[in-house]
Amino acid sequence: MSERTVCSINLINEAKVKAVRNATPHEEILLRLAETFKVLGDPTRVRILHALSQEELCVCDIASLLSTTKSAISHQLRLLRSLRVVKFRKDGRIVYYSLDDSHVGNLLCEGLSHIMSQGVSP
Amino acid sequence: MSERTVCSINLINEAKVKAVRNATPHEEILLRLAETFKVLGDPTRVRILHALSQEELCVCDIASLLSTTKSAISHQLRLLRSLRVVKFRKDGRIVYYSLDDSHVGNLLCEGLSHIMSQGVSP
DNA sequence: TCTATAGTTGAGCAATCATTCAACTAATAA
DNA sequence: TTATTAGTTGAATGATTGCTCAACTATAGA
Repeated sequence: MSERTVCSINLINEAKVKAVRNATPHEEILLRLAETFKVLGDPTRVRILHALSQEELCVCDIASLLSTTKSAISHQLRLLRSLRVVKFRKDGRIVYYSLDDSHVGNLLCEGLSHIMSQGVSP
Repeated sequence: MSERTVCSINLINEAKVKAVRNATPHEEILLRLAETFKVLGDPTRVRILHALSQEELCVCDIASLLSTTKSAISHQLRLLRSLRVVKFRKDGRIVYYSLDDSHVGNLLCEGLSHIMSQGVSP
């Protein structure tokens, strides 16, 4: 039987697997969970979000802070906006961004404490 | 002046930016933070990790649970291992995997409660 | 010893993604 | 009205990445 076998025969501990399957959230939930972590899993976006966890900032200031272009930042902000991770308000020409809800800040904190608990370099 | 200007001229609120810059963790920390979220930000890996948060499981059982191949799972487990997100023990031919530390479980929980707080579909 | 199976690994491929570039809108100031 | 600037956007591109395939190791049982 080939390696591609999608094990129903190659199953070591059926009872355990069944129990875990019953405790697994629905497909849609897990996909959204992965999507949420993915959006935090980029150096540029994590910098943007950490900055916004300190202060409301406009696109230009974020670009300045990260030493990159307004275009690059704007593309990332659009993504973050579409996933309701950040919100914005307009003041004339200037668009101010901030975190959309407190869970995002919590995730950043929990992630940071995970990093810190690991000590210096893997 | 071109759009590529990496604003030192195009700076709206210099004081704010300075304050945020002072509160920004070092480059290395932010990169590791992004890397941590990134590793959680994939449907297959998030499924693996959620399963392991319930039970210690072998490669074959995980493959069965996720209806995929042992090879695909093994590749992902190698990545998770290299980032010290999971650990393993060998029992004869069988390799059992489990979460490496409690922070990973915490992150999954916090992420899930963020999802749940959002209500049904964006 | 011989066979079967759990798991790993490297190469290759198709898909995804972050950034750049150029063109655009909208608001301000002269 | 005209020039300037904040910000957005679509297309193109180079890099990354998740999976498949095939070959491999190692352990267990006959």
